[in-house]
Parts: sequence; structure tokens; C-alpha cells
Amino acid sequence: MAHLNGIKFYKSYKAGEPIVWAGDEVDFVASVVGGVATLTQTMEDGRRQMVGLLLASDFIGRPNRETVAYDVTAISDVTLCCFRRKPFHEMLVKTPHISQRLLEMTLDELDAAREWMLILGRKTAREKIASFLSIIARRETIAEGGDVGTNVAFELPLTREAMADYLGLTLETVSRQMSSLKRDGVIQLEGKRRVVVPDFNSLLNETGDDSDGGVLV
Amino acid sequence: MAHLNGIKFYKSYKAGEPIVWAGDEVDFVASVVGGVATLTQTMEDGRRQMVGLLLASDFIGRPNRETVAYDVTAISDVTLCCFRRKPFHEMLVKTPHISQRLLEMTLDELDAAREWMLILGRKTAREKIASFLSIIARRETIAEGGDVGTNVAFELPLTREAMADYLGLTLETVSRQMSSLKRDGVIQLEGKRRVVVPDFNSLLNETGDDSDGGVLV
DNA sequence: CGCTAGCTTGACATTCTTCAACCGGAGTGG
DNA sequence: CCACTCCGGTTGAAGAATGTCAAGCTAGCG
Repeated sequence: MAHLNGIKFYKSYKAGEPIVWAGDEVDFVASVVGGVATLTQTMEDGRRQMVGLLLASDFIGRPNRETVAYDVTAISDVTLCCFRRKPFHEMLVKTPHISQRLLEMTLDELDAAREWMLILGRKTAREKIASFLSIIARRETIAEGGDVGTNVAFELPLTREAMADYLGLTLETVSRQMSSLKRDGVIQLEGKRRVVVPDFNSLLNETGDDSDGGVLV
Repeated sequence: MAHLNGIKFYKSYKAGEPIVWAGDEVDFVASVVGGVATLTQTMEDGRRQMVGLLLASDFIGRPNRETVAYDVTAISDVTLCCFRRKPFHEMLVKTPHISQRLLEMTLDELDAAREWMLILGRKTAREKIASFLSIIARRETIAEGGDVGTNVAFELPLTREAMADYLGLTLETVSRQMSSLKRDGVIQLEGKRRVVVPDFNSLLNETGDDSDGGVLV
């Protein structure tokens, strides 16, 4: 573990700055220290789908691959803790503990991707927004070591457009559904970005997910 | 590796048979030997999204988890090679090589899931079908050690309904788009399940993906 | 003070779903 | 042997959800 410290270095990016483009060769892997970054795929005609939302402690890159498959973009000011790929990979081979940890993290991401697939493939626009909000609420409050009680408030890390790319919607639809949830008293907005959830369960009811299965671990 | 053989056993399932239900406790992990199985998520009201399509050599289960997060269903006659979870997990700890291999496989699955997310979130029905067909064509022909030349033919492992669950569509839309691709000469159908692709590039053109980026590794 | 970026809202167009009818082949039982 | 039925699939017509285009709003900033 101490050896890990020997090969690490930090990089910072301003909000909006690209970190790497799909197809780029990158000689490091990294872990997010602070800020928010996104993984996105773009089609020729400009349609875009977010495929990863990276918050603190999330991992970027494949130990074994030289190139990156997705655009990685800093969406707020971001700091990365980077490791040169080669020494990192060697260490991975020597330190089974780390590769097991990495496996666990990857399996978690895979689970998240699969939940995301359900959202993209089968949920209505309103359910998509509600699901997104509850996911963010969970991640934010868990990051703060808090519990998801009845009264939750948090800051959206994404613009409406980025939310649209996350959810496979247009930004107009996102905006309309946010307004609709607000009209119906499910959420309150303080400014454009701060969301207050007076009753978290009523938000969960809007997600379309198995109700009260969410004991909120 | 020899030790692995000591703890393995085989199980078989008939087409249509459930292998495990989401939430079940399962004391083994497994690898698909033959046949096709699916991972699906179901919402209360019956909406269903496939989140994994398991062909030969694909892996089922999490080394560290007792319960399973998705419904696993045999969609053709399936044979699994199973390992009791505990000994498997112990072996994972002792044999770093295996956990690295598993990490690679999981990262591949994550990449596949992300490609899938683009399909679900941003592609039109026609593009979804074309993408699905080209994915299956690749997997089938690669499995047979073949190359994806100009003239490709393969058997669909899924019913129209299962394709719909894969692509986030209704089965009617799947059927219509299959007919449309056939009318336009992109594919030919022999019976309901066998697909002939006279010109693979023209199928790729319909996927919406970056053209000719697909050098078909 | 006016501009711009991010957002909201409206009117209209499009895509996909929903509901319904129908088709054909494979079993199945009388 | 022949109707019958069931399953998977196809097709049509109508409706709903979401996308598209366009206008306008607000806050922050040069």
C-alpha cells in the first residue's frame, strides 16, 4: 500500500474541461478525489448518452487497456488521483487484495449500470426523473455519512442537459417533469439546482420501483 | 486450477425454466457451458427489462454476495458449471490469477452494458434492432471461431418478446422493424428465427454507430 | 446595461405503444 | 384423422408519450 503512494500523482480539471476523449491513449488510471465527472458516448449525429457518473472515490480506466472507450468530462472542478498504468498493473498482479477490491467495485458499477438500463429501457419520463433524484439523494447523503430521513435536501451535480443525457431524454422533457414534480409537491426547488424532498417516500413512489422494498440500506 | 475441478458440479435446465429468482439465496456461482440464459429485472406492473444475455463461458453470480439481484432464466436448454460459493471465494483469495481474469471479464461486461445503455437511451427502434442483430451476429460467429464476412447467417436465440425486453421496446415494434429491415433488403428471414445478412455493412449502417469504425476485431 | 448560459413553457410533429384482429404451425385429444 | 387450441408472430388503426422548434425568462457577469 505504501508502494502505491510512490507512483501516484494528482491532476485537476476545471468545470466543463474534457479529461480524455474516447479513443485517446492514456497512460494512467485514476480515482476521483473530488468533484464530478461523466462518462459519455456520442453518436455521429450528436446524440449523446451518459454511461457513467463519477463521484468521489470512483475509478477511471482499465488496468489492462491503453485506450479509453468513452469521453470523460469534468462537470465540476475535479481532482484526480492518478497512477501510471504500468506500475499500477504490476502492483495489481503482486497484490491480490487490491485486485479483489477492484473486482468488488467493478461489480458494484455493473449493478448500477443494470439498474440504469431498467431506467433507460422501461421507465416513463417522470419515473426517470424521480429515479435520478433518489439516486443522487442517496449518493450525496451517504457521502456525507448521513441517513436518508424524511426530509432530504441536496444540490444537483448536473445541468438539465446533462440530466437529459443521463436519462435518455431531451432537456425540455427533463425541465417539464421537474416542474411537474414540483407542482405536485413531491419536490421543492431552491434556485435551479437545490432540491428539497419533503417526503422521501413520496419521491420513491414516483420511481416505479417496488415500493417499500427500499429499506434504504 | 486442479483444485477448481474438485469443487465443481453441473446443473441443467430446460428451455423456459427459471434458474434463480431475484432475491433468492444461492450458494453457488456458475459459468454457462451451453445454451442461452437471460438476466432480467421486472417492475411491479410487469414491465420487464433484460439486463444480461448469457452465452457460453459467461459467468453468473457474485463471489461475495449470498443473494442474486436479478431473475435468471434459461431461454434454451442450459447447462451450467457450478462452484460452491465458499470454496470458490477462498480459491479466489488464494489464486490472484483467477481474480484478475474475473476482473477482466467483469470489465468487459461493464463495457457491454454501457454500449447497451446507448442503445436503450438514444437509438430509434430500427437502430435498436439493427444493433441487436449485429451484436448477435458477432457473438455467434466469433463463438464459432469464424469471421464476420460479407455473408452472415445465424439463428436468433430470442423470441420477439425477449428481443423487446432486451431493447426496451414492445414486441409489436420489434416485429414491425424486423419486417421493415426485411422489406428493405437489409436482412432475409428463413422461418422466424434464422437471419441471413447479405451485406453486413449495410446492416451496420442501420445501427447508427460510427460507420466503418467497426473494423470488426 | 445588455449579454449569455441555463432554464422554462407552449404548440405542433413524430415515434412508439396499445388494443385488436388475424395467421400458421405444432401439439393434443376426441 | 381431424378439429381445436395454443403459441409465437404479423399487421392495422388509434392514441399517448416524448421530441422538435420556437419564444421568452432570469441570474450572473463583463
